[in-house]
Amino acid sequence: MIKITFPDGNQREYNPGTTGLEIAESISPRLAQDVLAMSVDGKLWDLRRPIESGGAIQFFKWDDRQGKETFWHSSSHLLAEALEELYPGIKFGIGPSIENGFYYDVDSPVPITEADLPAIEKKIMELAQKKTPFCRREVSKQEAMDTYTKKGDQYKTELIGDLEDGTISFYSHGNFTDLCRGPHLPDSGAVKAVKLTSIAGAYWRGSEKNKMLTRIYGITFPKKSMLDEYLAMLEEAKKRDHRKIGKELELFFFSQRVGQGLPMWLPKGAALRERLENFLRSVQKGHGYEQVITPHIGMKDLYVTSGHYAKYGKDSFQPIHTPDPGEEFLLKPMNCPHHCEMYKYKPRSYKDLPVRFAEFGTVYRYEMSGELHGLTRVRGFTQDDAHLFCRPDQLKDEFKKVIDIVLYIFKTLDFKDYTAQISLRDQVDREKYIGSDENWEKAEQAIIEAAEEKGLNTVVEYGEAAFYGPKLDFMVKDALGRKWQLGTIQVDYNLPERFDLTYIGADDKLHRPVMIHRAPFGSMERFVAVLIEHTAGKFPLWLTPEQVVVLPISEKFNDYAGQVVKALDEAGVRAQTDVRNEKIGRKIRDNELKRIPYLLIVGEKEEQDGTVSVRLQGEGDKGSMSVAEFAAMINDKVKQEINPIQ
RNA sequence: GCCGAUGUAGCUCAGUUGGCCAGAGCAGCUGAUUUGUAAUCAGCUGGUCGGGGGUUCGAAUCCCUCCAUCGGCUCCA
Repeated sequence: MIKITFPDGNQREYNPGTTGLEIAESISPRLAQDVLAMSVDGKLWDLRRPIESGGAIQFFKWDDRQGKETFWHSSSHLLAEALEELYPGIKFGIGPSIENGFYYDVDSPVPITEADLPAIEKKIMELAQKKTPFCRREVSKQEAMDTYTKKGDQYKTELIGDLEDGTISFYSHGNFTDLCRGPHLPDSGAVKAVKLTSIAGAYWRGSEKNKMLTRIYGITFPKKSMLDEYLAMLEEAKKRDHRKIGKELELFFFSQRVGQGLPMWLPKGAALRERLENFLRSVQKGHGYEQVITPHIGMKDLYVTSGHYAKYGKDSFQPIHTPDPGEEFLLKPMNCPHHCEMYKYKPRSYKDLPVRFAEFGTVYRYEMSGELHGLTRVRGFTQDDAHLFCRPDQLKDEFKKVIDIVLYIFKTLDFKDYTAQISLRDQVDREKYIGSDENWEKAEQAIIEAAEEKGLNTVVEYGEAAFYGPKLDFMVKDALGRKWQLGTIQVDYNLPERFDLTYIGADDKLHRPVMIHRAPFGSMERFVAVLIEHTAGKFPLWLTPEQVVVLPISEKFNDYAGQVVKALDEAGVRAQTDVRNEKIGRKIRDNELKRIPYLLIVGEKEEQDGTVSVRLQGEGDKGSMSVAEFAAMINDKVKQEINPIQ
C-alpha cells in the first residue's frame, strides 16, 4: 500500500497505481466532479496518472489558480484539435494558458480570420461534448522528433530540439496528439462554454526576426453562465476605458494634425493634472525636494556621455534642426542627463547630500506607431521626475523614503491592487547593460533590502532593469486587466561615473555619489489614464475638475444660483451654475452623466431660507442645508481625502 | 515596425447584391415653455462618406495606396 497525505495532515492508504480521480471519488463524488487538477509532492499531476509511491497530494478546483490553468491549457488543446480538423496541414507553435484563458499560435495554410471563429468555437464544443479523455504518453526525444518531422511541423521539432531526452511527453485527445508537459483535465467534458476572443499576429518565439504566426485567443468555462458573466464584465470594462471617458468628460484628445501619440489636455483635463502635480509638489517639498526646470532639448553629446545615445540609437531620438549644420540638438527623451549637469554646476560637500532635484519634465520618445495606446503609451509625456544624489551610506534610507512617497500617493488615490516588481538584469544577456558587475550587485542589493525592510510584497522580474540600473516598479492594472508600470524607483551607480559626479567627503577627498531616479506617478499621462479607469471618471472630490453644479429650478432663481456659486468660490469650493432653459430633471441627468459629485438644486424655498438642496452623485437627494454648512462639509471631505494616513 | 480589423455630421450609429439631391438620435442654433430631483415641445443648421488614385454610364459601397484608430506581437530610458 502507498501512503497519501492530504493538505489537512490526514493520511490514508491506497493501492499503488491509484489515480487522483479515484482518490477524489473515495472522499466524495462531489469532489470527484469538481476537481480539475492535482499535485503530488508539489508537482502538478494528471488526475488520471497513476500514483505509484505515495506522497502529499493536493486537489485543485476552478477557484484555484492551478485548476483554471489546467482547464484552459486543456482548452487550448481542444482549439488545436478543432483547427487541425478544419484546416488540414496547419502547423502548431505553442498553446499555453494565460491569465484569462488561453491561446494557440498556428501557421495555417489558409488565412484564418475573425469570421471563422464561430465555426471553430462550434467544433470545439463538439469535441468537448464527446468527453474524450486526455492521455499522457512519455516518449523518447527520437520518437518525438520523428513524429513531427513526418508531420512537417518545424515549430514543434525546434521546441523538441531544446528539450532533454527522458522529459518529453505527448498528450492525446481523440485523434489529436500534442507535444506537452501537461497536466490536463481527465477529459474534455468539463468544458461547457467557449469564446474565441480575438485573433492576432505573434512572432514565433517572441522575436521580431522570426515569422509571424496567427495567435488565436480564447476562454472557456465549466458553466455557460460563467461565460455570460465574463462577457458582461468585459462590456462593463469597456465603459471604463480612459479613452472613452476622456472624450466624454472633455479631459484630453488627440489631433492628427498635431501628430499621433501627442496628447492635448483640454481645460478640465489640465485642471485635473495640475491638481495632481500640485499635490505631489507639496508632498515632495515636505521630503526636501527642490523643483528645477530644464530645457526640452539637449546637445547630442549630452546623450553620448550618458550612454543613452549608444544604447537606443539615433532612430529613437528626435533631432532638432538648427541653421548651423554642425550643431546637433535632440528632443530630450529623459531628464537624468540634464539633472546630472545641474548637480555638477558647483562643487558638492558630503554635508550637502542628498541633493534632490524634482521636475515635471516633458520628454519625447519616438515609440513605434503600433505601440501607441491612448494616454498610457504616447510619444510626448511628462514625467514627475526627480533625481536624488546621495552618499552610499544614505542610499538605503533615501530609497525607503521614496517608497514611502509612492505608497502615500497610492493610498491617497485608493490604488490598492498594485504589484511591486523588482526589475533586475537579464540573467544571461548582460550586453544590454552598462557599468560594472560590482556596481550592479550593490544597486540590486540596496533595492532588495529596502523593499524587504519596508515590508513590500514583491515579485522579481529578470531582464526588466533599465540599462543603467535595477528598478523597483509599481504596476497597476487598467480596466481590462492590462498591467502598466506607474511608479518607478531606480538605483544608479553608472551615470554618476559617466558624468564624473563627485562630492568632497569628510576626509577632504573626492567621492562618487549614488543616484536614485524616481517617478511616483511614472508619467502624468499614464497615471491619469489608470486613475480614470479605476474611478470610471468619478474622481475624488479634491481632484475632480468640477465639484459642484448649482441648478436653478427656473430662470427666476438664476441670480440666487449665482450668489451661491460666489459664496462657494469664496469658501474655496469649485462650483458653477447650469442656467440652461431646461427642466430640473434634465439638468440633473446631464450633470450626473458628467460625474459631478454634488448638485445643488435651488428654487423658491431655498432662496427664501438661504439654503441649497443637496444631491449626491449616484445617491440622490440628501436634503437641504445652508450654503456655509455645505461649503464646510466639502472642505472637510477634501481634507480627509488628501490625508488618508491618520 | 509586424499581423488582423475598423474609419459615414461635434458624439453614438443606420446605409440591402454599386443606382433618385447620404439618413437617425443626441449635441448646436431659433422659438415656445418657467419647470422641484436622471431626457419639455416645434423648427432649423450641420457631412471633401479618413486622404489620394483607379475601375464603371454611375462608387460611402469594388480595387490599389497612404494616414489614423482598435485588438494583439515586438518594444518601453
